[in-house]
Amino acid sequence: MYKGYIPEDKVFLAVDCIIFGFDDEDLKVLLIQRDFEPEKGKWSLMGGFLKQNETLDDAASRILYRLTGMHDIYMEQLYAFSEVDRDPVARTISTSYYAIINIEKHNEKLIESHNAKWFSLSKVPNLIFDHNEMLDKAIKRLRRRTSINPIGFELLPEKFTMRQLQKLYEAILDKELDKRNFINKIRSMDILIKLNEKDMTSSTKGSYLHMFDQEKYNQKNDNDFYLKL
Amino acid sequence: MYKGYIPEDKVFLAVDCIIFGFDDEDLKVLLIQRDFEPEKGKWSLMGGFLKQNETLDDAASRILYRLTGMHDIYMEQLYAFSEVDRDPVARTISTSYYAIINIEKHNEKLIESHNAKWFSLSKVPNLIFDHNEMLDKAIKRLRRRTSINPIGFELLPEKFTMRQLQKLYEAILDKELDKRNFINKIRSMDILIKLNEKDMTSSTKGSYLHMFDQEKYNQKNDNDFYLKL
DNA sequence: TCAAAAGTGTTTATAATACACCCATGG
DNA sequence: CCATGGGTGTATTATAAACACTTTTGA
Repeated sequence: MYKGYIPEDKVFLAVDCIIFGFDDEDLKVLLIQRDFEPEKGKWSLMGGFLKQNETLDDAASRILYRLTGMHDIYMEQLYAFSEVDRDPVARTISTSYYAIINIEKHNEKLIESHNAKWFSLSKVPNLIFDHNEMLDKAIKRLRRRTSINPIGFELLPEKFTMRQLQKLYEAILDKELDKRNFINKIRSMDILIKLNEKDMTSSTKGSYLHMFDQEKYNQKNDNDFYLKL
Repeated sequence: MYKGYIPEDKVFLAVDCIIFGFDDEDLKVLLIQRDFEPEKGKWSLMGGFLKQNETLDDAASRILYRLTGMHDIYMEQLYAFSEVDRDPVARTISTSYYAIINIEKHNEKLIESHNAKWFSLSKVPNLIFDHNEMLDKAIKRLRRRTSINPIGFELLPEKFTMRQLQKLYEAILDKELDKRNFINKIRSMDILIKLNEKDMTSSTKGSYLHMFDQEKYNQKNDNDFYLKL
C-alpha cells in the first residue's frame, strides 16, 4: 500500500466505495477484511488510490469493477473526508462513493478473493478509520435519493414482484409500509410494466412480476417521482 | 500560484467557495476577478489550495475569512470536481463549498482588495474552468436545503420583516409565493419571535420585525421544517 | 380444508392552494 | 385624502394515512 518513502507534504487521494445490495430481506453492504497493515483483520470499505489520469468517478468505477466484476453500476459521489489524522499512516483524503447493485449479478469469486462479505446494515461491525461515518452518510443519502428518484430498481432483479419492491423500500427506509398505500403510490408513478407472468416461489397463489419501464421513466421529470413514504 | 517545479504525478488540492448573499431583492454570489494567469481578467469563484495540516472544512473557512473578514459562516461541502483537464495548468481536484452570509456584515475593503463583486444570479458571467457548473450545483443544493432546514435566516439581518423573508425565499426558489400562505407556513414552524418593533422604511404603516429563535429551533427535529413552497 | 401470501377500494385526516379585503400612515 | 405596502382567514382541492376482507392453491 503506502510503499516506499512518503514525502512530508504529500497528500494521498483515495476513493472508498459503499456498495449496497438487497437480498429480498435485508439491505446489505459489501465489506472487505483487510489482509494488510494497519488494522489487518479489521473490516473496511473497498477503496483505492486515485490514478494520475482518471477522475474520481473513474476511480470509483474501477474499484467497483475490481470487486464485483460489474460495469455500469449506479453510483454517486457522497462526500470528501479530510480529517488530518483520519488515516494513521499518511495524510489521505478520501472521497466516498456509494453504489447500488443487484446482489445476484456480482462475481462471487472476485468477492471471495478480496475477503469480502455482505453485511446486513444492522450487523455492520466496527470499521477502520472513518468508514462507519461514511456508511452512515451513505445510508442517509440513499434514503433521500430513493424518495426522489426510483433508483431502487437497481437493487432488484429485472423481474420482480410488488412484494419484493415493498420489502426493498422497507429495508431502505427502515420502516414498515402499508401494502395498499404502497402499491397505489408506485402505480401512480406509472413506470412499471406488469407482466403476464407470476412468481410462484413465494406463495401458492403466485404474484405477478413487474419490470421497470426505462422509456416511460425517461419521458418524465425527476419531480414526478417524489414519494412521501 | 503554481510556483516552481510541478512534478508529473502531483495532484493539487483546491477548495472553491460559492458565497451567497441577499440584498433584499436578489440572491447574489460573490465572484473575484482574476489578476493572474491563466484566465487573467476573467471572473471566478474564490478559492485556494489545501494546506498540509488543515481539513477541507478548515480550508474553506480560511478562504471565506480571507475574502469576507467573517468567521463562523454557514457553509456546506458540495462536491469534488476532478476532471483531468479542468485546470489547464496542473492536475487539480477542487472540492467546492457553498456558504451563505449576511451581505451587510462582510468587510467591504477586503472584497475590494480582492477585486470581488456581488453578482445577481441572473447576471453571472462566464466563469473560469468548471466554476459555472459548481455554481449551478450550489444553487440546486441551496434550494433543496432551504426546503428542509431554515438556513435562509443566515442571509438576513438579525431583525427582519416577513416581507424580507418572503422575498428571500422567492429569490432562492426563483418563483413567486402567496403572501398569506407563506406566512402561515413560516408561523407553523414556530421558530420566529415577533418583536414589538417595526421597520418603517418600507411602508408608511411599517412592518413588524422578527428574529430567528435559535433555542426553539434547537429543540426541534430537522423533519419539523420540511416546507413545500 | 386450511395455511400463507396476494390482491384490491374507500374513508378520513392532513396539508397545500387559491383567493380579497381592510389597516395604518406619511406625504 | 389617497397611495403604498402590511396584515389577516376561509373554503377548496389534493395528497397521505388508516383500515379488512376475499382470492388462490399446494400441502
